[in-house]
Formats: sequence, C-alpha cells, structure tokens
Amino acid sequence: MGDKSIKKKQFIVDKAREVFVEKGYKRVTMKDIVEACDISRGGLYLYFENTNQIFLEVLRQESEETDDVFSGRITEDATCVDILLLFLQEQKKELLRKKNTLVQASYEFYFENKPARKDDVLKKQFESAVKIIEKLIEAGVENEEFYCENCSEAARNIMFLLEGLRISAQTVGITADTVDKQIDYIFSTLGVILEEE
Amino acid sequence: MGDKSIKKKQFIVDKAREVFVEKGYKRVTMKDIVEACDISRGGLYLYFENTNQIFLEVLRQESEETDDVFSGRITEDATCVDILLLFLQEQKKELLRKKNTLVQASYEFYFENKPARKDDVLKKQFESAVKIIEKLIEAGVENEEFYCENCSEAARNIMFLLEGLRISAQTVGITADTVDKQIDYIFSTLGVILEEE
Amino acid sequence: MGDKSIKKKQFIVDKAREVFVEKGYKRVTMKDIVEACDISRGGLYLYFENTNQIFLEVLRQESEETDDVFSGRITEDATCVDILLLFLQEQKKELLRKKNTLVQASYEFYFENKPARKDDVLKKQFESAVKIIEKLIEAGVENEEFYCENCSEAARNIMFLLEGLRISAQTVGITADTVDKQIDYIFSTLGVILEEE
Amino acid sequence: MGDKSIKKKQFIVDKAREVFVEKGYKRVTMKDIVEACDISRGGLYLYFENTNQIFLEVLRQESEETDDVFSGRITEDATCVDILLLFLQEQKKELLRKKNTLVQASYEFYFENKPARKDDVLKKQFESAVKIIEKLIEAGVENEEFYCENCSEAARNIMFLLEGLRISAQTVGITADTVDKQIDYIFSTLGVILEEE
DNA sequence: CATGAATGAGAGTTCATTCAT
DNA sequence: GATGAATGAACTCTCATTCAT
Repeated sequence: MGDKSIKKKQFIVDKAREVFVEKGYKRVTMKDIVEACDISRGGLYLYFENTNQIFLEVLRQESEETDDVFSGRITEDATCVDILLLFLQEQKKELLRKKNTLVQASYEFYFENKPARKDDVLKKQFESAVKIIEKLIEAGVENEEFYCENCSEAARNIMFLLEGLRISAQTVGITADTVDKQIDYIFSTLGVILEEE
Repeated sequence: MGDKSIKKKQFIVDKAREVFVEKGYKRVTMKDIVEACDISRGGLYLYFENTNQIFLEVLRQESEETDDVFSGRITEDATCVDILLLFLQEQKKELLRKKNTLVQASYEFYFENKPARKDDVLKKQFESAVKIIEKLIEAGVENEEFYCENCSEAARNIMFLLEGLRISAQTVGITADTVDKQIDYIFSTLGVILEEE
Repeated sequence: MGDKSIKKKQFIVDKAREVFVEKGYKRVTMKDIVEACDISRGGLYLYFENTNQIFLEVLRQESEETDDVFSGRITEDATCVDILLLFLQEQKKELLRKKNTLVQASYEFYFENKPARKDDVLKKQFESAVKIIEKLIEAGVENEEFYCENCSEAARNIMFLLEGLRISAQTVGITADTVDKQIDYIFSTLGVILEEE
Repeated sequence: MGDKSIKKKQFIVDKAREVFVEKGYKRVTMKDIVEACDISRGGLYLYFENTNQIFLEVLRQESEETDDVFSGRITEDATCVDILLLFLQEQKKELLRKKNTLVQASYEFYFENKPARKDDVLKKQFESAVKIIEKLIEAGVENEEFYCENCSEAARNIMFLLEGLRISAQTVGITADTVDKQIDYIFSTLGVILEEE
C-alpha cells in the first residue's frame, strides 16, 4: 500500500469516525461510509472488509490519542487535589459532550463483540487509568492531602463511577450539576472539602 | 380488545422478552419475534407496529415487577447496614448475571431512543431507587450505623457506581471479586467496616 | 405449505427448467429465475434458497419422468433387436436435440457438486439403465438374436458410448449420421447386421 | 512484442493453466489469474482481454504437446495389440487422474463456446486420433491380430467410449476396474482375448 | 381476528475493466 | 510497458410491511 493509499485509508477512518459519532455503531452501514467518503462502493472494500474493521481502526487511533493526552497530566506541578480535580473536570466535559463522541458507538460495539479479544482497548485503557489515579491518591495520602485506607479500590471506585455517569449521560441524561455534586462527593470521601469555585 | 386478545398480547410480550434477552435490542427483527411466538407475520402487526413498541411494553412490565421486588425489601426487620448490604448483594447478583437479563437490550434501546420521553421508565426507576437508599442512609446516620454528611449524594453515588459496574460487566466484563471489593469500599466511605463473611 | 404454494413451487421449477435449458447451470442466477417467473426478488427465496436447490428439484423431477418413460419400453411385444434399436434411436434423438435439454446444465452441475451425494440421481439412472440393457442383451443371446460373451460389459459399453456421444454432441458437435453409424457398429459387435431402413 | 514480453505471456499462460486445472473454467476470474501470477491487474490486460482468450491459449499449447506425445507411439516396434493396449492404458491413466488435468475446464469451456470455430482444437484432435487408431486396427486386421469389418467406425467407437469414460470420471466417478473391463471388452469386439496380466 | 404469500427496498460483496501515473 | 487504485454494475440475501383470503 503506497503513500497515497495510506492517506486515503486515513481519510476513510476520519470520515467513518464522524459517521460513528453521528449514528453509533450498529446503524452504520458500509454504504453510509461510502457516501460520507464520496467514494465508490467497491473502493471502500479495498481498505476495509466491514464496519467492524473500520471501527476497530477508529478505536485504535482514538485510544492512542487518549493515552497521550491523559499521561501528560501527572507531570505538571500541582497539588494532588488539583490534578485529580483537573482530571475529573476533563472527564466531566467529555462525558457531557453530545457531539463528537464515540461513547455510544463504543458501547454498541462492545455489546456486539463481547468475547474478550487480546487487544481489548477499552479494558487496557480502564486499567491504566486506575493505576494512574491510584498513584495520585497514594501521593495525596503521603503528603496528607487525602485520607484513604484503600487507594486501589478508591481509584477503581472513581473509574466505575465515571463509567456510570458516562452511560447515564448517554441514556437517561444527566446535568453538569449532577456531575459536579458527584465530584464533590468523591473528594469528601477522600477527606477533602472543595472550596466553592 | 377482548380477553383472548389481551392474553395473546401478553404471550407475545413474554416471548419477545426472551428474544430481547437473547439478542439485545437492535439485532431483533419482527421476524425473530414472529418465529419465537410461532404466529403469523401479519398477526404480530395486529398487536404491535414494530420492535420498538414491543420493547417498550416489555420494559414497562419489567419496571412494574422490579419496583415490587425492591420496595418489599425495606420493610423487613434488620439494621440499615443489613438492608443496604442485602440490596447491594442483590444488585451484584443481577449485574453479574449472564442469562435472563435485559440489561444490554435496555442500553441499546436507550441509545436509539435518547430524546427523553415523559414516561422515562429508566429515569424514574433510578430516581426512586436513589430516594430509597437516601432514606436508608439517613436512617443509618440517625442510629449511628453510618457516618455521612450528604446522604443524597451518597445515595446517588451508589447508584451511579452500580450503573458503572453494570455497563462494565456487559462490555469489558468484571468478576464477583471486583464487585465485592467495591461494596466493601462503599461501606468504608460510610464509616462501616464489614466483617468477613 | 398450502395447495397454492405447491402449485407456485411447481411453476417456479418449470420456469427454472427453461432457464437451465437455455443457459446451462452456472450462468443462471436467482435473478434470472425471478425474471423468468415474473415474481419478486424475495418471493423466490420463500421457495428455494439458491440455484443449487432449484436445480436439484428440476433434476429430481426430470429423473422421475425419465424412469417412467424408459421402463415402459421393455414390456412391449417385440424382438430384442427391435427394443434395443428403439432405445438407441430414442437416445439418438435425445442427444442430438439442441433445444429443451438439460444435458449441459447437468454436466455443469456435476462439475460443481462432485462430492458424491447419497441420492446421486445421475449415477442411479446410469446403473439402472445398464441393468435393463444387460437383461435385454441376455434375452437376445438366449433366443439367438445376439452373440455376446459378456452381456454386463456390453451393456455398460453401450451406456458409456452414449455418454461419449452425448458430451461430444454438446462440445464438438456430431451429426445424426455419426450416431447412426455407431448404432450400426454396436449391433455388429453383437453379431447383428441391421437392414438398411 | 519483445522477448521479455513473450516470456511474460508464457509465464501467465503457465500460471493460468494451474488455475484452470484447480478451478475449472467458469469459476476462474481475471482476479484469480492476476493473483496466481502476482502481477498487476492492469498488467494482465496488456496480454489478454479475458479468461476466454487465456484459456484458448492454454488449450492451444496443450494440444501441441499432446499431439507430439501421441504420434510418437506408433513408430515403436510392437504388435498392434500391444500398441492399442498401450494407448488405452495411457488414456486410462489420463482419465482417472484427478490432479493436473484440464478435462473439466475444457468441457466447461466448450459449453460456453459451442459455436464451432474453424480452429476447433478438440475436434481436430479427436479426428486425428480416430485416424491413427483406424490405421492401427487396419494394420492389425492385415496381419490377423484383429477381426474387424468396419475399422473406421471401430476406431470412432473407441474414441467415443473414451469420451464417455472421461466425462463419467468427472461427474459420477468411475473406478480403474471399470475402465479395465471396458478395455477388455473393446479387445473382445476386435476378436482378441487379453491374457491376464 | 388471523394467515402467510408477496413485494421491494436496501445491505453486503465481488470483479471486470479503466486510467492516471 | 506496468501499476494498482478506483469505479460501477451485478448478484445474493434479508426483512419490514402489506393485503387478499
């Protein structure tokens, strides 16, 4: 596959991403993507066998970017409370976002493809996030910002909570206020009372 | 609609429920339900217009039963810790269950039908559960079983956490142990250390 | 499947037969048959899954008829020479026929479906024909019409020869004269010199 | 067309032959051949317009080789019975061969291309084989190895029989024993009883 | 009410063939 | 000459939905 092909493939992935954002995973057909890309029916098949393959590629690229963004956070000069707050507020923005989100498509995809594959992007992402938060809480406990007896479970608890907020946002819908209050609550369980902003 | 009709409609709903449990929501076709009911293609259309209508009815009946089951719990004679533990363990059983669950279908359904409708069963259920847990925690605080400064958010937190565990169980998969540890953690944030069972 | 359905199925088989006669086996698509029957695309699928199934049914009916026609022959009152001649002349007519013949389609079908299936119509037909001719030759030997030391192989020889003529007719093409001469030759190997007709 | 081109064309023909042996004629696509040759899609079109042209070339080369092999036979020092037996045994080997044979592809090809073209390789081959066998039988009659009143039809009879065995081998399937018995029978009609080998 | 045959739109997929490079 | 990306026609198959009976 030449240089040009790689660009075209990337073009397809980008366009397909928009379609998945728009329609979720299951409702998307090869035809949808063909039309979004304005290429021929057969043309798409030169690059991908089916929507599953395309979504996997979209997901792969997504996780690459996400990893970068997230791991940069902890190196900054700030208190642990600041860092955790920053992280949670970013998650809040992300999970309340209506547009340009693959959340729903990802869930749908995972419903269809439950049998855990080796390269389970979602799981890996989850676990690595847990690890980072755990480290952060431990650091916070050390310098007495936080109080916590089981940092590992506390970290996991935050991640599951976020997951719950995320899916709730996609289904019943939640408000920014609801998320804010939960963020406050998380801090309160860690022994921190946040000042009013 | 005569008596016979009502029975037939119920028969369809029951059979359809099995299909939704089996295949989720989106993959289910009218054909699937026709075959599951062993009725004629046209016959199904006399009762329901499409799978959406059928699933709504399934969901409606489901929530009726769930309410009953759940509200029965709190009347028993037990400590608040006991009651909360009982509730969480039941939720655990429910969310780890692989068979006979409409969880996935429900999520899929809500993805498709996001525009919040007045009769949003899921939301109502969620809110009523929050209320009950809140009352429970308040009672626990009163008789010094629990320590909690914001019972409302604590209750909401538990529900979002359960939601996170539920969706995780359906996508990346989680173990019973993971849930147990989160239950322990919840109690620890309420100032309770559970004895080993 | 009701009475009406059976008729429709038969209608499809009849129309499909025409298509197979016209185009052979492999070139025939479901679309061809749909058009020949003037029914809807999906309609055909109510009766048959694919062209293979349709052709099998065509073949099955064909062999039923053929069997009848052929087995009727031997009961007539005639010399063995007469009967064999009659048979061979009918075969001649059949194999020289350009229209209304499934020969080519059958060969094509067997190329595609070589793995011998239990109900191998072609093989059964062949063997039963061999048996009948063998009986005929034996009878002819008995009343001194024929001379033959190995009636079984002689019968088989005739059938293979006919097969050779048949395929040759379909490929390189042969004339009536060629067949006539081979018929004469067959009789000569059985010690019979046919009068000029 | 330069030297290099001729070599490439030959390379394509050789590879295509393998494909035709493998898949018959009709199932073979230009894509198959492109892949077998590991050349570009457009490249193939520089040499051949379609599979038909390619198969014609394969067939042409095939017949050249076959002619050579076959005509060499009769010059050897042996009785006519020996020569005919040798020929028939070679045909037997050939027609029972499963691998490396173009038989099925050839039949399929002739089904598609019935309109007898001037350069009908198959027909020519058939007729030249008939001539040679006829000569052989005549020679055998002369030196009293064979008894035969119509050597021409006898020769043609042998060739049609072989054709019948060949197509039967490709469709219903036949055993070596079946062929052996037919060879014996041919000799018996020529007044020869073969010794047991 | 109930049936189930029939329709036709639409999704997936494959390839012969072309053409800019 | 050679490449291989791109096109678009053609085919298979599945269902939601209708309608005569």
